[in-house]
Amino acid sequence: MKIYNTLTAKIEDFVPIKHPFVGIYACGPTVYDYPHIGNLRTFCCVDFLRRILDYFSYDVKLVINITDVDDKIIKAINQNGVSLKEYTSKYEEYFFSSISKLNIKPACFYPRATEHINEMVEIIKLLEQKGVAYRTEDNSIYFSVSRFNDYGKLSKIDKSNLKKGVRVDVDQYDKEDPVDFALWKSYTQSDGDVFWDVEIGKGRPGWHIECSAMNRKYLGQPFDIHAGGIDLIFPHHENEIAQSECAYGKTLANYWFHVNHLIVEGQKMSKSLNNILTINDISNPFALRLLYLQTHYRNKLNFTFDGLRAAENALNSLDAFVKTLFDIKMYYELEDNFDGNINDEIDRMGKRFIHGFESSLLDDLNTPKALSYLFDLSGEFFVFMNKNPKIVKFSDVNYLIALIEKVDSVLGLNLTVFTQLPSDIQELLKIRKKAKLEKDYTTADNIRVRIQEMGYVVEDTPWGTRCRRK
RNA sequence: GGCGACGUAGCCAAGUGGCAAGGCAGGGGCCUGCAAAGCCUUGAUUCCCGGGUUCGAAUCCCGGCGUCGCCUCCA
Repeated sequence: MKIYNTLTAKIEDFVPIKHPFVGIYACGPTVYDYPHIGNLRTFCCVDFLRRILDYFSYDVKLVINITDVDDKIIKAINQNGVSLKEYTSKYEEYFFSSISKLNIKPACFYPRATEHINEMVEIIKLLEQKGVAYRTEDNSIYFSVSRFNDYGKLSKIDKSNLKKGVRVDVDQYDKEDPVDFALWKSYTQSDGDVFWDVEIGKGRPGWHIECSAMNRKYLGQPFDIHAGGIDLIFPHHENEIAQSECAYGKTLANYWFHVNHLIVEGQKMSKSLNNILTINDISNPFALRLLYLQTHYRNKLNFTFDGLRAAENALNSLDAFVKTLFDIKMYYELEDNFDGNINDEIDRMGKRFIHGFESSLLDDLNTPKALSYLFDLSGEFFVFMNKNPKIVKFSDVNYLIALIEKVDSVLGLNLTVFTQLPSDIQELLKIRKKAKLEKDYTTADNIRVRIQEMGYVVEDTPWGTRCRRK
């Protein structure tokens, strides 16, 4: 499998440290607000990565952290007069429900920052011992960037250029160097109840140290893949590397996987533009998932509602294709006719499809291309079937259904999962069937309209009438 | 100022040296009791512009133009 590595800026062969095990750490949400569809894109792309590795029989251990303490959270709880836990658990739940709507497979661990203070303290102590961390007058602890020679290797940022651009933060007045970053922030009155009184002092962790602590605890060092949004490359991931590699003298992670941004109608999502969209603004989360699949993860994705509608239509046509396969399967099941080898032409289609699909995924997760093979399969199948519908037999469709089920373990579109029709619709369909037999088309058409109004499509096919959700 | 990305049909989007994937939308036709779905057909002689390398370039090189990101919290 080939994968782009931000660290080397090249597409490389993926070789895990200990085959078939793969450790992945992805920077998760800061639970101070609702996750927007940009955040969700990153998690979805990490899900693609994970599912692809699963598909190719790797044994994946995925860790996604939850940042449940930081400046913004503290500010918010002060304003709202609630406890840290009360505040963050609400947004944590929202995060979990959002990713579940997008059919993102759960990670193996979701460690919380506040539950790993000891692990952070351990690293900070080591850094102090090694003399790469120092204390300021207020007893905060900073990492001295100048002591780490490899600083900038991930983001390709030159330390000397960096200094020019950096604005000095007023409350960090006594840092030795403006680019140094906080490992431990000493307690101030405004922190309220949010502090840990530990041997390095009373205070709270800096942002970067939590990830270093948690990925080390769950995956060891080095581990295979570190993932996250593209904007985390600098400074977050650069700083994580600095801390972890300085403390332990070992590489932090071998591969760095970064997902590009999602923009909305050509603009960055931001509060000032009032264009922040969450999962609740999306009528059909599976269409959003398909939209994510249709753009390569390293390219910007311009989200528009027209685009979402287009994805929804595409999803419908895939749905119609798979439904057709199931209709045919059911038809022969009712006839008790399971006979037949797989037709040569169908077999060729299937092989071409799987080969194209898999090789696209192996090429740096080319999900848009992989998907194109599924549409090709649908087209080829219909062409074949249109020549003579009844030439397609039970074993042909059964074979194709199995293939689609298999690739859907990566796509996660639930293409072969159907929910039963509501009983009132089933009842209407029965009445319509009778009306049709009696050539009472007025009644039949009226019922069709009624069912459509309930959000379903009614279609008459050579294998009987079918009804699916629109 | 420093670092970097992108510009492919009406829209979205693959392709990074050998005849321009796929999706959505539109036109015409077939099928259908009518529909829906599907099929057929139609659409970039050309990949922002100008040069260059090459037998051959959307793809490599140089120079423009344009859009955007990061360098500050950020997925």
